[in-house]
Amino acid sequence: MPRPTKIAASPPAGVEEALERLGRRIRTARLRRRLPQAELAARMGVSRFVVADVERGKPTTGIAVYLGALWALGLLGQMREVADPDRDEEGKALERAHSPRRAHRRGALSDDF
Amino acid sequence: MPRPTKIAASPPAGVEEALERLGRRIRTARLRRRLPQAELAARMGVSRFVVADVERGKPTTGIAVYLGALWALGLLGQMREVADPDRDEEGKALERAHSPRRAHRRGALSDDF
DNA sequence: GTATTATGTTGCTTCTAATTAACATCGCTT
DNA sequence: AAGCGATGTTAATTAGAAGCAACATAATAC
Repeated sequence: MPRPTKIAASPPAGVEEALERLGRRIRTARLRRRLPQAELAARMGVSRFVVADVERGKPTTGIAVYLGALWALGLLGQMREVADPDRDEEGKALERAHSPRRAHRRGALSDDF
Repeated sequence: MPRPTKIAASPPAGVEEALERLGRRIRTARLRRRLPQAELAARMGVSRFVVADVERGKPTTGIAVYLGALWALGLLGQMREVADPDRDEEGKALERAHSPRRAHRRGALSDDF
């Protein structure tokens, strides 16, 4: 993602940690299946170097590459649970509080009942 | 991710679906919290246009941007479950079958006992 | 109804993700 | 211990991601 993007150049600790963990796990799954990087790459339609980047948790690599690796390993299903609105308790509470409309916010909204 | 990458240009159906779902969910979480795209973007250190891309599920956008959005919304925790080796039954089975080593594969491996 | 804010869209620029090729190194396998 | 395959590393190239500006449209607040 060209242009010095703060979040990619120096991600918050949580993001970096999540990335490295995801990369390690993809590598583990690949090794268990005895696939060379080059073969996984071929299935995804990318070069082997991109697979190596993914396994290192490179932040600037496109998300489709990461999801593609999960897909090629048969592990994409677990993405269904991420950010599920039904499980977002904080979000649900906020929605109940305000009117459930679009964004707007700004300064003092007067519905602070 | 510059250079025509097959997986990003025309992702497999499952990947595209997962991406659009993720984008929609990020949008939903943002609206519930009454944050404008520009404000979420500011917290992440990117421009508002990138947030719009994420909510549309753009495949070529860097993974750090997606994870950064989840992070800024307090939803990053759910990434812990993705590709968990303990839950990869297929991988575990394969590991038990072969020697649990590195990759190699190639043609006829002779350990077909 | 009017002002204000949010989001979408277009065009342009800048910087880099991903490719390829060549070589080094590390691990298996025999 | 020799050979082969997998992975790491470097360098050069190129097409595109992300930034920014300006304007249009849509939705909310007053």
